[in-house]
Amino acid sequence: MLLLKELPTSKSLEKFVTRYPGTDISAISDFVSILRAASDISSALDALLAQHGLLQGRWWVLVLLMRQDDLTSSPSELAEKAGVTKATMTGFIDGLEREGLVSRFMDTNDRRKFLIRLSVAGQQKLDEVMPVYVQCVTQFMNVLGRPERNTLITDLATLASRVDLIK
Amino acid sequence: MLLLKELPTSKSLEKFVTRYPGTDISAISDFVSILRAASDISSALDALLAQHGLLQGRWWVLVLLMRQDDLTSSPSELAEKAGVTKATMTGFIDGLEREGLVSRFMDTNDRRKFLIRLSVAGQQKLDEVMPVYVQCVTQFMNVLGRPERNTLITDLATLASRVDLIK
DNA sequence: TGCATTTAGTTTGATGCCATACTATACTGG
DNA sequence: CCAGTATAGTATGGCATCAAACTAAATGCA
Repeated sequence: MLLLKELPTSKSLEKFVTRYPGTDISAISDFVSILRAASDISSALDALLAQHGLLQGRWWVLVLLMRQDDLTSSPSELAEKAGVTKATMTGFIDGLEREGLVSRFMDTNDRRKFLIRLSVAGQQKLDEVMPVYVQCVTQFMNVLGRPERNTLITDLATLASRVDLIK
Repeated sequence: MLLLKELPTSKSLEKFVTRYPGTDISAISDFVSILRAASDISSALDALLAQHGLLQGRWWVLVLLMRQDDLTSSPSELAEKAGVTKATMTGFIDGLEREGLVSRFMDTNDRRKFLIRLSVAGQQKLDEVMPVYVQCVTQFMNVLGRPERNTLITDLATLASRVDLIK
């Protein structure tokens, strides 16, 4: 995602409304602000995870596997839950397997399938990173008071539920 | 950015707080909600731009060039304003130039530099996409009432200003 | 049973994105 | 003027990401 750090000058805004009359500048500005804030937050998470040799994609895979009773899932299921394509998930699993954090097993019932299991090293990695993650995220979210936070989450979810309007 | 569509089951949450005691579950949950909403919104924008053969990176470059009086800027300046590295900007410009939406010129004063100028086709592309973009974004932002919107933007900016806490 | 369809996963090729390293040019202090 | 440093831009290599094509296996229907 892109930051667009530079805000438009009032002069360029003038030019803009001349060329595209009737534009609701505040809507555009608010929209860009949201994208930028989100990008900043996501980048910060990237940086935190990078300190532990992780990236967001791989991190969420570890988290998803941890949730499973037997620490096991399939690429398709993981892709579905993580909201990426199967092709992307193949890449994540390749990387995690190379680093020994997960293992691939054949599924004896369905020979098209693989089972992906969190390894001991993967669990250790989670135990190393998760406390830091939890602490940082908690501190971060506490920047806002509880009522502000609740309102923010609710309104943002309301907005996101209508992304169909952008089409 | 990654979606993480699946919310944890209460059972897996139980397991989580057992393994990582004292975790403020609501902070984590709120954090993930924000990332997910942002990802949804950004993806929607991707889809809108894709209908016009554009991607976010290239789109913002066109927007930045449009703001310039002479429709011209340099790769470094664009990278700075867009919040990406110079290497990334090289890629954007390569793509835009290949499609004829911008042109590279030598800077006669400083032979290290290039000047990037929005082409006529680039301006036409903006004129094609911008009205759609403006209309969609305006409708989208109007999902929230003005006071809710203002609060959302303010609180999100407040939060994003403290990303230093995630480190 | 047998062929068509669906599903699981990978591969390929494109773009985006960064860090790092490299080249060429400009600047600066002696 | 020259050596050292800084700056502009590109190249390289790695990961993320998708769509589309592909392979293999399972399923469904006649």
